[in-house]
Amino acid sequence: MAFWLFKSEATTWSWEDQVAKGDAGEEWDGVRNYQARNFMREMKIGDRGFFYLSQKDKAVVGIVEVCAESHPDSTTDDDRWECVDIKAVRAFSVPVTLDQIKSDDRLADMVLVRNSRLSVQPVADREWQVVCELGRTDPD
DNA sequence: GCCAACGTTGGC
DNA sequence: GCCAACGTTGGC
Repeated sequence: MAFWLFKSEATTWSWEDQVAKGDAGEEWDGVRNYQARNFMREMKIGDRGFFYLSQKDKAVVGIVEVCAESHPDSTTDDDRWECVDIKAVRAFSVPVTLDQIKSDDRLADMVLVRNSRLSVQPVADREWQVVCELGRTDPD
């Protein structure tokens, strides 16, 4: 099982919006970046991801799970763009802020730190464990 | 609100 | 196929 990070803006798609979709989940649509799309193509059902809020919050706030593998993005007719579906698994006990992540030596290589603009990114196993620990949340 | 970093587009 | 111009993202 692989780990990922999905970036959203709370004003566009919040954690509460994601939770409201329940186990049915929702398309992670709107991605128009090849790197991000390619990562989604690699995802398998059951893979886990962090739900990160950019801009105002700048924090990881919860864990999601991939519940449908890559398929055409329903928000465009352009067949270059695909997306997966994800569902909320659980909220973090405490959000883990970008500041915390940047100041933790163990997370220095996170894509979030190295390439802040990429909206869908891989997370290393070790990074997954550390961020869950900082969020005082069960990593499984 | 600014701007650096990055990705994409289009002229040559 | 290169690269200048432009648009967007996201941290500050």
